[in-house]
Amino acid sequence: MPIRKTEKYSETPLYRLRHSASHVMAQAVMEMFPGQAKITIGPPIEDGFYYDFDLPRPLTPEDLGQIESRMREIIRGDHPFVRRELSAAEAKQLFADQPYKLELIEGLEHGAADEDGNPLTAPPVISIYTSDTFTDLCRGPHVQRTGQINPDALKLLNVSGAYWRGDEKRPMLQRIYGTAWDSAKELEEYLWRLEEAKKRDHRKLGKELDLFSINPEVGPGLVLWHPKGALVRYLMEDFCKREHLANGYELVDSPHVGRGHLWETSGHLDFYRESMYAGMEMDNETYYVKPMNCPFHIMIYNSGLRSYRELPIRYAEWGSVYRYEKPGVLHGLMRVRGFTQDDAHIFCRPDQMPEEIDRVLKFCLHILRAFGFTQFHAYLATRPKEKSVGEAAQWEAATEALRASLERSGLEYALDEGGGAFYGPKIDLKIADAIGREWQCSTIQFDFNEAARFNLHYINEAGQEEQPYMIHRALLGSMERFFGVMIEHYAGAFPVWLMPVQVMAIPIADRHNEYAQKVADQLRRAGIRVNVDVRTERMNAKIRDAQMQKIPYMLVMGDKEAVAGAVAVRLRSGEDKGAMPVEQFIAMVNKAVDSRE
RNA sequence: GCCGACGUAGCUCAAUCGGCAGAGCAACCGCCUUGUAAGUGGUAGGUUACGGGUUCGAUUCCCGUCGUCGGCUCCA
Repeated sequence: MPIRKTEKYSETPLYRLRHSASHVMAQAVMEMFPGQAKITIGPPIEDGFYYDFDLPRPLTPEDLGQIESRMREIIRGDHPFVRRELSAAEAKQLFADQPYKLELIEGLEHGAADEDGNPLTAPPVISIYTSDTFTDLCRGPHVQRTGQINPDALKLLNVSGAYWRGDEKRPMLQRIYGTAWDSAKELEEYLWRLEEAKKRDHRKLGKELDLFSINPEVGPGLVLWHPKGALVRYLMEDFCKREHLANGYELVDSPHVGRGHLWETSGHLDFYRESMYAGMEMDNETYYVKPMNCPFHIMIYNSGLRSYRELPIRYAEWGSVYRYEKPGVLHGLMRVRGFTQDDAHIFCRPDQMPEEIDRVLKFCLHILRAFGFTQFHAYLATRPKEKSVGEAAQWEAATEALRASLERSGLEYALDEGGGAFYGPKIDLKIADAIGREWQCSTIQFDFNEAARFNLHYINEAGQEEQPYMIHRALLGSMERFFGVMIEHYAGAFPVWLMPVQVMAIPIADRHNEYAQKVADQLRRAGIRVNVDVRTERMNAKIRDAQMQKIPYMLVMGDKEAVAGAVAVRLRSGEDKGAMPVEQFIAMVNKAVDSRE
């Protein structure tokens, strides 16, 4: 997850503690490679800290253990952190054999940037902190003594590569991530959270629950939806499509490939080529697999002359797109090469724009809430400083429309200055999952580029051609990613209405199979998805398996139930609801489905 | 794409120094006929990712390719 440093955090004791821990770690690493380790920067981050080094050889997990042990020794030494301010010249002398530090000092000296590369506002003060044998160029603050770091609440987590200053053209450094807390208990809790996140990993659950797979023989980043996953997707899509139709959208469909001409007009071949799959030659023509759906929706719009009376036009499509993503960035369902967007394009008159934004935002929250998300963070991304198309007046109007709509919605939002697309401003929505992680799915974007390039227009009241505003929006974003988020949010235990198998009928002995089948048929007629476990296994084993499949209801059926025409209901929470008539159970399931709980 | 680690049965993982590739679960065939999280016996399952090299001999050592994982960069 991206780390957002808030001012608040940087003033907390925990921040000082972690910052200090990173210095102690740097000392331990320096000692491991005397005279050879080049230090760079080592800030606190959410839940911990890191430090980037340029080292003569790659670090191993064993090194981490050694560094951690040495850190504990340094901590026990209870060395004071001593701050000293000095001139740039003196600092350069002090760090003469530390090229990265020299570069930082240069930056400070010329007032260009601080240690994070951010522009400085105040005249720079160059300071160093010394603890034990280690001195680092550092703004602070730190704890007073190394002994204030709890050696039992400290752990080094992993090593990875990181570019110097985050620039892929600059040297690759080795980054050590660590975490530090006030107490061992907090460390335990943090490690538990990491474990919990691992248990929820959609890649792991996708395999265990047989939802999907990604097979290298098919191709990296290309998803195979297995029957259970495909059913969940179908249910999600079915719900969303109905809601779209009920909210003024029209469903459209478009091909997976189109002529090169189309992508030249749209500008994709200029701006987006390296993300597109290579063209295919046919009939002296190059066809491209679509990376976006917009040109097709535009062609539908342009298939006839539009009157101002027809607007707004809202075209929605579950459109599958393919984008070439670099091999290293692929990640389960979260970052793939082929995915289906719940895409829509809204064409409206300028005067309709505010209401359209309101509607989209409201509709978006409605959909996300239906899937069980309740916490959102909105970001308003404005015009990029360089490279953008469209008139200043358009940008202003569109950005203000987005802002006004956000204000009306009551959502808290942050400004993402210059974060808009080159073709228009946008609102991004991030959703928080059950364990507090944020995911970006929804996006609402203005597009001035394609409206102009495809010469979109409608005939206004005066009989003149006018260019409509075009809004591009995706609510779930992509079915793949959203499904991944859903898996992690619910840890695979989806709400009843989305569960591929809602009920597992569990006959106790073979002689109860017939009754179980009869009940199952009755449930199926009531629209409930039920399986019967007729294996010659013990009831306990059947319960365990159903439990591990996170099936919401287990119906245990033995002699008593068969005689009474009842089912003994066990919930996946472990709760035993006891025996009840089949009709009563059906009502119970229907209620859960209807309330989407 | 970059840095690092990894790739053994459907799944999870073993295999000492380079010396006949193994276990549990799942699958299949039986026995047991079961009351709220794994009953039991047996059978089958492998070009150790792929290609090359070193060696009498490679899962093991070396090189390359592909893929996966942790990050970085990117993410209209």
